[in-house]
Amino acid sequence: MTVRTRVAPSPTGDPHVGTAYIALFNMCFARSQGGKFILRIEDTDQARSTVQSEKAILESLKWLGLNWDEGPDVGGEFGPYRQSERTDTYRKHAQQLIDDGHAFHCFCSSERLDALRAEQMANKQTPGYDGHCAHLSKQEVQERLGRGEAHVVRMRVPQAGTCTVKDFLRDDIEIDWQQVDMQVLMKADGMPTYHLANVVDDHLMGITHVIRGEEWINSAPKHLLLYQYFGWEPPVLCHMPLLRNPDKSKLSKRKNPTSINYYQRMGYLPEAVVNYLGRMGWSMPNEAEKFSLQEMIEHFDLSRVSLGGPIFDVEKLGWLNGSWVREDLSLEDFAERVKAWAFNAEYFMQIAPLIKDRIELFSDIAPLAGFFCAGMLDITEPHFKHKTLDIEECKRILQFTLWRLEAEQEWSRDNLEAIIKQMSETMGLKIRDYLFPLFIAIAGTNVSTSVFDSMAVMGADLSRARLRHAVNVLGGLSKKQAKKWEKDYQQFA
RNA sequence: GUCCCCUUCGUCUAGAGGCCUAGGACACCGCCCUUUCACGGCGGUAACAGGGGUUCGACUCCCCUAGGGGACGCCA
Repeated sequence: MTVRTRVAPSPTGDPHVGTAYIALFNMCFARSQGGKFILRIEDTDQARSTVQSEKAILESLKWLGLNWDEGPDVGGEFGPYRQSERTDTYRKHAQQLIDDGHAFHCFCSSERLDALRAEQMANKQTPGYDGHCAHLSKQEVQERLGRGEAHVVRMRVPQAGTCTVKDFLRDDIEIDWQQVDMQVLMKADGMPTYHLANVVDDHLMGITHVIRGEEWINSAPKHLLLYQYFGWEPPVLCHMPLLRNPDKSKLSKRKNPTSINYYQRMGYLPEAVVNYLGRMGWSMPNEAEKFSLQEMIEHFDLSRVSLGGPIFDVEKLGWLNGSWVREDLSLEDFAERVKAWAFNAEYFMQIAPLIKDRIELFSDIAPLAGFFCAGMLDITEPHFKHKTLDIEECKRILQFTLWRLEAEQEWSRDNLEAIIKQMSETMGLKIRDYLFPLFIAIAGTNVSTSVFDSMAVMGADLSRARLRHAVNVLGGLSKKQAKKWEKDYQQFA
């Protein structure tokens, strides 16, 4: 038995707890069955997947203690899909589908597809490819290929009937073929899409079980159809519930800290985080709240997964973490862990140059640099009192900066400075004033080390969380305000 | 808009037709311990979405409604 987790690096490089959640269940299932657990990186999209973002997610999984038997870290093998031999494999399989009449070349421009989609939406139809290129003659296809016209490869889909998707946890799911689009399999850049790569890869690796998020249910017919076209045995599918925000929407970083880096930087124990994830949609047969990864594996039973999408409750995670600290760490372990967390040479050497020339006594360090080791700061509205800015303006600066930084990939001191300088200019504010609310949000006071340095040292996730916290301290955004500000923000973004 | 999935305390969950007067945990409230605050101990408030069936019996099975979520990309 072989299961795999496919991890998709996020465009900003934050390793998502949702990814760890799925990986955890795959690993527990594989280990409990004495099978193999394989980790794959999904990187057919060149924009989102860099060596850096791939490394980030692997390191986070390792931090959590999730280990794979085979995977992309072996031999430093990143970006497996971009290796030419792999791309070749996908191309060959796509060609086989074309030869067998299961796929076709499509020359439609993105303009045409956009127009088509817009028209279908206007007519309240389900958007989807209209089959324009499905019936081109062989000769015409050859001519256009010969001319080097840009093209993709699309799969053919039955016109009628239903597809039955068997799911490990649910009753059979029936989806009409009419609901299934003629999915692109090979992109114009010669890279496969997830759908093709996923099926070909899984088959070649002998994957027998696929445990993935519920958001894939609707794509399952495409995957099953590909297995059928190739004449391969499909794996057992198991769709896990999605982790949710407190408002029940799919867990997202705009509403929740979702990056594993955040939990690490905040000082959560990996044991507690894994334990908590294991409580999401799952329970031990004896209903224990606290259990180690090893215990989870020993007692793992995939059919004990409950289907309602669990809300990620930071409060309970905090309690669980506390009980791990109290009950499972000796005094020596505790000291060791704390040291490794923030008082290690690497972290402290980033802070040292920022504070050395600002202090007279070592005892000045705690008040000056304590915020580097803090979680959410204990700030209130009066902290934001300023000679020219009012509270609303402060909130606006914080929110706009947050939006801008949520989209930022390059988290370096200089880049942060450039971004924020530019934002202050665009908003017509003196940089000095613009920086004020940021100081309060990040350091809790404007008598502090440079915000750019501070944010660079603390990292993207904790910095963003502090900004978000500050906005909330100032009353948060009403729905109306959010809408208006978002519009304003778009204008100068 | 179309399709799909889901629905037990505020939250995470137990529950595989009678063991359910629906159990546990977080949070909340009260009391105890305590020089404070935590921790710990004890107790309390709080849920089967609604309506129809099936059955001697339904939280458990079926149907409908409602609510929530997801998918509809040359993203994954």
